[in-house]
Amino acid sequence: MYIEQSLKNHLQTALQEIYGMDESTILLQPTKKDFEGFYTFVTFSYSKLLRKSPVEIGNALGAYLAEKCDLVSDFNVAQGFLNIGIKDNAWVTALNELATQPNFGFSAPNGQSVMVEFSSPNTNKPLHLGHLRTNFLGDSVARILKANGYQVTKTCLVNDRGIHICKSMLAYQKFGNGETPQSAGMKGDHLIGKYYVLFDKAYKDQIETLVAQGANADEAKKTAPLMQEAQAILLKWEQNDPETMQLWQQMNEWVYAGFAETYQKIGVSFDKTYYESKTYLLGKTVVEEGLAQEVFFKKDDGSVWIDLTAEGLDQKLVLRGDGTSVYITQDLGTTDLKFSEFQNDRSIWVVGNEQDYHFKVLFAIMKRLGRTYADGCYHLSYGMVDLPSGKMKSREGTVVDADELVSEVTAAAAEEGNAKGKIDDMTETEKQRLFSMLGLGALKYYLLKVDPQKRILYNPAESVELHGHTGPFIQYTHARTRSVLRKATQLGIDWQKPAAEVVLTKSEQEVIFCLTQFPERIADAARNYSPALLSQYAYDLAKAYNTFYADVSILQEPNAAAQKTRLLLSQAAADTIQKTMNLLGIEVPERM
RNA sequence: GGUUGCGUAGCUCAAUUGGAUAGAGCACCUGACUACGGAUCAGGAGGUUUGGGGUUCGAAUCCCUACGCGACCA
Repeated sequence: MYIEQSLKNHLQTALQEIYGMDESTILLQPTKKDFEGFYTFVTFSYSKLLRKSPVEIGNALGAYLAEKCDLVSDFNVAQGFLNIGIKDNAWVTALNELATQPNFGFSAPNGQSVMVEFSSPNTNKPLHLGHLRTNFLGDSVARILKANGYQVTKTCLVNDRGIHICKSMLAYQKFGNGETPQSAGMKGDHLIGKYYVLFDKAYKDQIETLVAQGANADEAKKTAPLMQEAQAILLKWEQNDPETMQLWQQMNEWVYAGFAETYQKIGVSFDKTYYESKTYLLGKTVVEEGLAQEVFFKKDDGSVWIDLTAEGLDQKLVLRGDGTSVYITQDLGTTDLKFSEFQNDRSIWVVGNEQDYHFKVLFAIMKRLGRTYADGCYHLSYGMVDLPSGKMKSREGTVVDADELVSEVTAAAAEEGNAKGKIDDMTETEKQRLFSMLGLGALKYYLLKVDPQKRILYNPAESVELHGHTGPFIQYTHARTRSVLRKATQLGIDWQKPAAEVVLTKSEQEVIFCLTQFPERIADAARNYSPALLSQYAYDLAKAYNTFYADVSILQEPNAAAQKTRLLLSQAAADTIQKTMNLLGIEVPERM
């Protein structure tokens, strides 16, 4: 049994035996660094109930533990804090147990299934920094849920229809001259993005001209010929006009080829892809159903609404007066579709916090409509990625392109890696693979270490940083640890046998303590849908290991038992770092 | 106008969900067995947690209020 659980059990019975008190949940926290001990139990809250001073309670419980629990070495009480020390042999036993379980920290299948939707690209432009955040978050959350026993389906909903696509199409018709990704030497998604920007430029020129001629700005935006033409294309598209469809499909092909390359490069994949062009008409039957159930109501102009004031929301439009869909209409249909196709217990949308209101409304509607799955819906709302110069705007070209960024971080890793000269014997392919691993490690870690809910202020210099609180720091710790283990193997040392009784240093205790927390941290990350918690854990573990590494000698250690313990500890640390980083979607190298 | 999120060291982020003297990284100083991998380690300096009230044994965290920044709904 793991140490923490055992302490909790003992505290529970101690409260029962000493004070006749039933406490169902015992909370322990790590002891602050300035105090002796590893686990702390706070007694303030019991003071009133038991009519005893916090110190008195702490001392009584501490004495009980010291006597009855053979894991406990000693204790001390400061105010209402009972700090508990752990015996070395308990640490070593724990180490043996966790180091020999390949699945340590991971849960067995729990029979529950969950869908994670993320990425949501638009087919009129390449992926940018903002997309990277949802991709990394979604991918990582999927991995974390899987590690917690869920069966996971990763999905992507592609926004492949609408006026913005028509803008790219129109610009291509006008200015394209039959250009192709091959002829332009560009990735398909970048080529399409180029025409989207071209549209916007020409469109703005037209608006300016109109305004100069005396039109007001709002009017000009609607009447500009380019906008009218784009609208016309949208209409043709909806009517399945062959020529329009052909162009649309051709451009899609290019875009998807470009996306595929990017996804492949960043190590993200999906089990199922939905296309809005196929789902955008779906919601209308749901609207009819809602009207029949009188969950929705019709206004005089024929538009359909739902009144959600009882839920603290507003009245919300679900279908326009002319019978056309609004954004939420198709989401009603798509959500039904997802649950009917996969029968998931839960569904998670990894979408930016600008959509908070949208999802509150969506889930509230589903509940009103009596969808049994409604309670399993969750919007993982993440903060925007802002630039030092302000918001990213794709139309204005102030975006950080995903492909370029990946190249930059890889180049930064290559520069440093080559300068170190430790991998000179690697082949060019091996080096490229390594640099990509490190560059992506830096980038993914940079975006994942921040609480998903919070916005990120993107700092170009910090995103390619390889020192300090970064992915490569943790990757380095892993590589270094494996290096020691390789040498030990070469020397014929076998550390796989259970380590004998040894006296541990503080730094060794700290590493083992950190290792024992792994299962709880994985569970925590799943509960909070937060890869940031695991990022922090990986960093804490790497730091603790590095401190240990500098503190004691491993291969030079004369005492065989101590040496074996240190090697076993190193192996467990390397394994755990690897597992944690993999849950973040980050690979770790054997050498770097 | 309505709803809502945020504000922590110079900068970027933590703080075990109400616990001890608010912790890390970057940047800035000082050091590290002649390096089991220095992309590391040890140390220093840096704070009225936006301001002001309140709740209690105890507040960055909960409540009220002012200010600042952002998002969403017509």
